[in-house]
Amino acid sequence: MLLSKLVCERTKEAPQDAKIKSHILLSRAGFIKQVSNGIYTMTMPCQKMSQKIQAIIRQEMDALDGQEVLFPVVMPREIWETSGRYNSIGSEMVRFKDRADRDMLLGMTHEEAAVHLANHIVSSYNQLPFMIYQLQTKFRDEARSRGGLIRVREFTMKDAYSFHSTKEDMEAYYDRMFDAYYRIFRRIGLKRFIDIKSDSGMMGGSVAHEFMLLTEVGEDSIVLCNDCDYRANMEVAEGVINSPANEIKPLELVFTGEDKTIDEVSARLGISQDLTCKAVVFAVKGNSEEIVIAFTRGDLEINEAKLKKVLLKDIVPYDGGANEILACGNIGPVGLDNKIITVFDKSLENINSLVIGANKAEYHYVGFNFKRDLPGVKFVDVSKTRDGDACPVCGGKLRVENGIEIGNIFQLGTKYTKSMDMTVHGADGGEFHPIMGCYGIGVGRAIASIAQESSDDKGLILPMSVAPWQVHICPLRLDDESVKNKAYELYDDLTKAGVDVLFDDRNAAAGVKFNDADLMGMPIRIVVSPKSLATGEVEITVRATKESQKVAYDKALDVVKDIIEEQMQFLKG
RNA sequence: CGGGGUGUAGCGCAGUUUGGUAGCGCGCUUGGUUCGGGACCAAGAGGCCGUGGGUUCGAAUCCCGCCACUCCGACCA
Repeated sequence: MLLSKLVCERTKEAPQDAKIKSHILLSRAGFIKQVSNGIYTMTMPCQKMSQKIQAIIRQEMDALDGQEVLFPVVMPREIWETSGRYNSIGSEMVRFKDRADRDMLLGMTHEEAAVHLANHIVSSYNQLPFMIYQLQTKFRDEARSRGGLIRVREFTMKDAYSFHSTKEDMEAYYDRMFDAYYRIFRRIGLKRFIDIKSDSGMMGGSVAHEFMLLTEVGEDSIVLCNDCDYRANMEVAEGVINSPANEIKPLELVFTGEDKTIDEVSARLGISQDLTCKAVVFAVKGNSEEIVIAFTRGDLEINEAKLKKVLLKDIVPYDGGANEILACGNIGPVGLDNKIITVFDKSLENINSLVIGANKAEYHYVGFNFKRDLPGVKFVDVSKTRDGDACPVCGGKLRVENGIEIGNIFQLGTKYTKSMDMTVHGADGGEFHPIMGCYGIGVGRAIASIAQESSDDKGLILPMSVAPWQVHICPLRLDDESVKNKAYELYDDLTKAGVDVLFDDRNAAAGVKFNDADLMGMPIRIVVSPKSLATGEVEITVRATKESQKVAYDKALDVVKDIIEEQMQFLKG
């Protein structure tokens, strides 16, 4: 590829709104151009990178006997109604009408399409197990897209769906997929990624794992143990919170005036925050009359994902209202309207003497003891795990890191085969619903992750396996005939030998060429110049290490091949 | 959805407070000199100042509406 013809504008300055490294570098290198909120055009280098990632994914999926298919982007309402998700998914799914006024939608995931395909075609257990997958555009109308390719509305995704006769078979396949995911991420050059247990969210099902790239710009919080391999998404992470020991005291009403917050009350009473009880008020989504109060220790936060699981209901923050007790701000567990749902975090269970709200303006109780003053309460885990809490497995210290979700796998079970009534005949002559798993990887997010993780102050450092071009030739002084001839000859030779080459055919200053080469991040740079040719050599530099060597012109191809081989070996899954 | 911010040349920005018909840097074009880490000189091209209305002799600038983008939060397979 000739650089002068490449429709890809490199800039010195980052776009005004780009805040994170991957967004800044992919924009500056001209790999992406924004079209609208969360919608990008990928230029040729980015698209080539995407295709190389897709090729790796295909290899791994095919190795698991995957059958590549292509589901439609646009689907009719009906097949999404059979699963119940036409109504359960909110405005992130784009719905529209076609010319005949039929309800249509843009696919944001394809469980329904997968079952629709397999249903009736597959009618015997003899046809199980199988896996179908696709690489295709998804559209999700995110409430808030951000961060360049990290979180977008339109993106390419690999999604795979497997169907099995037994739970054991599905679990065994799930494990193989789990291993394939590790190979894929390693092969595309990611380094700091891990798997974590996750919440299965809108996909339904039980066991699920997310693959996370650990990076400070990640949107998810991940809890990891320093001493064992326990790790989980914040949404489901359990931490062991040890309650401070204090003496049992008599219950006593105390005046606290205008002080309402945990900070104010604990300061006024001279009692540490971990001996107070915090109340957080929610309303059930869609019914603002149905109020939920979650109690936890004053120094902790409520984890809404955990709370939803306990309640089996969707909740939203309570927005005030006419309730007198809630309005006074001093909410406590005693004497509440029994229509209010109360939930108590386990952190409160063993505290002998607590400060609680008195459900009365200007007053709190001190010396509250659950066993004595409100017997029969059940304690559950609804608090956010914090940095430094104890590991639920080994008791070691937990830490919290941020991560980008780069892939996920779910054990779906029969959620979709049941709701869409897919049955097959079993060996015993009966019928059963196949058991499913589903498995996703966002390709654009993988590109962003690579850019995020692999760069320096000059620009991108692309892994050999996914770089759009393996070699970037920078001829200096193209006005010099011998440079021009040798450089083009080298370009030809490398290309004929199957090497992917980007050739900077501009008659630009050395600095300009080097800076563009560094910014775009191809793994190998070759300089051909009057200076190097004087000794019959070219200069070969590895982008990642900055190591540079002078190589005889006719040895260049061999050296390039060796470097490619060496780097690909390193990236082997 | 809530709260902030911004829209002026391909990109990054100034000009808006105090109205007088638009400027800087980068990039682009042409000619010349340079040339191994973003060269220099000279000459150019390029803008309905997001959009609709209003005030005014006159609006990028003041007023009202709308749109887009964006940041923080809510949400998020």
